[in-house]
Amino acid sequence: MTKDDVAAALDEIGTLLQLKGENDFKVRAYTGGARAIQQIDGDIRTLVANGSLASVRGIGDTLREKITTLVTTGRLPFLEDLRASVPPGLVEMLRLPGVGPKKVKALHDELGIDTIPKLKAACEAGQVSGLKGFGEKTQQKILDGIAFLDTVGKRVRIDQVEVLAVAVIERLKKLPGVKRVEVCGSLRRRRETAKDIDLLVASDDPEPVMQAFVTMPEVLQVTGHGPTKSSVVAQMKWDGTTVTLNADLRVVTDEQFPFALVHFTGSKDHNVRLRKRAIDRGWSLNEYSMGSETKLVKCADEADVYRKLGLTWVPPEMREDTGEVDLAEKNAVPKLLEYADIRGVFHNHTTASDGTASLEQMARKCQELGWEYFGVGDHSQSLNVARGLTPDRVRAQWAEADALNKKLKEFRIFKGTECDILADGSLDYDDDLLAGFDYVVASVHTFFGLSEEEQTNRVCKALAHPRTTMLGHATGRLLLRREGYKLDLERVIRTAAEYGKMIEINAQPSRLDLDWTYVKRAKALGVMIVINPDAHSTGELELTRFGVDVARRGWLTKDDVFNTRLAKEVAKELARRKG
DNA sequence: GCCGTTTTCGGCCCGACTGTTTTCAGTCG
Repeated sequence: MTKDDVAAALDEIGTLLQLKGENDFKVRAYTGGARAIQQIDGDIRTLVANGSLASVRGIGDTLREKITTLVTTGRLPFLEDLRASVPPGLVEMLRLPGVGPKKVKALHDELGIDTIPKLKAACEAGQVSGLKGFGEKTQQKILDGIAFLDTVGKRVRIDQVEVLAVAVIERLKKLPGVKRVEVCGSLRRRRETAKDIDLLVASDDPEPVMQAFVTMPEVLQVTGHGPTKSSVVAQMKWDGTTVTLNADLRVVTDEQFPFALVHFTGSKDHNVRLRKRAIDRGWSLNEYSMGSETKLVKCADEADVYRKLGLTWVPPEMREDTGEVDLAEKNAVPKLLEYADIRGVFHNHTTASDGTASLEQMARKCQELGWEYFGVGDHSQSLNVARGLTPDRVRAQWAEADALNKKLKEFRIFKGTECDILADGSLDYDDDLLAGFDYVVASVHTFFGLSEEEQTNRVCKALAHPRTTMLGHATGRLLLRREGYKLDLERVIRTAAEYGKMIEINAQPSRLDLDWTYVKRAKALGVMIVINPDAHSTGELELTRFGVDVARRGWLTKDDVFNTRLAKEVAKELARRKG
């Protein structure tokens, strides 16, 4: 039972209560409680056991009781009863654009509709448009929604969202009368996935901007078109996949822009904090302005808005209401890591295992990127599917690296391995061979099905191995595709801290593992982080920047990240660790 | 259901847009 499990249960209760027509504020108490649980530090079982849930904002007596029941017994009868009383098809119907709890309830109460196929049939039979509050357009919108159910409203990985967003922004920038353009929302906060693209434009003449936006070639469907706000479904083919998602555009005046930028960047919870500070000063804050009825507070840019609220500017990646406003008040917002701080990477593959470029090609690409070193970490012997290296092939690669190190000027190849953590937690090479590497990335690639206890013991044992330098992709998750293996990350991080081992942020956009919430935790517990692209080609080396996004969301500074160090410092530290 | 140096009761963010309505409810962010 993890925080995520508890949060998911509370969220589900919120949704089910909505469908039952419960009071909206009660619903919000549950969904708010879910967020509160996700954001607290530490292990949920410990928090329940020592009674510290009582002090968590947003968790009152009722929620505390329910969480305690869930965590101690693994079950929650209240939720089970709710599930039994609400047909599962109703929850699915909520995914349809323009269909909310009230409409679902009306469809269920009036027409007995409790599944999407029944809803489709009723729409096709024209029954839905006859309902009070429904009409022809709503009925058609529902049918359209059902047709698009597999694509619309789904979250998309940040790298894919970014491609589409950049294309749209480029178009907007070229329009006459456009003074400023920014992407907002979760994309600006650099979340790992997004479900839409929020765009903001400053212009004194919004109509033509709107017209241009809704008629762009990427637009599949216009779902809203007003004087200051429009929404479309946009689509783009890229790298063999089709990216489809909603895009919203707001147009404001140049004076309003800083306030709108804050508002639409969010997060919602961060904005609530800002609004409270405005209220403390006798002002109100919305997307257009800040001030009282008699006096408006002028702000030229976003930093100005924060300044007038007695805060230093908060980088978008930190705006998740996890304590960043308190830091900004004390002028203690850290100077976050930047992509330019990165000087090399450690977990990468070459043609020796399952990569597509040679050691030399990878190294030269790193040089092009302005880096000082490249760490090769090909797979180890037991991972046959990825052509894991036998000890002989490892020694051959070392010789190749030695030769290249003589040849390449002002550049260093570090000899590493992505060594499999075997089922029993031991490493995939013997100690003699392991001692010959400059460093060891220990990763799990097999036996995903172990129990949480077994998996955690396995990973912790590998971390305790004297030759292990860093843990690779901690949970093995594949975003939007596969959950990570069951792992007590709190214990893993504590173990890494105990043995002085590093944990990787795997920068593959499909992984971004360690998750940013645990990056914060790792920093708090004093664990050094390393950002690795897990590159299988020269092009993938640049994926490192997505790992930098995660690090920034985890409040990391340059000093918290190992691969910001100079090559000679890295060499010294790796040598020290080998003892 | 949660919360409280204005409140233990009465608030809880609020504005844009749509579609259904003749003044507003529902959805969304």
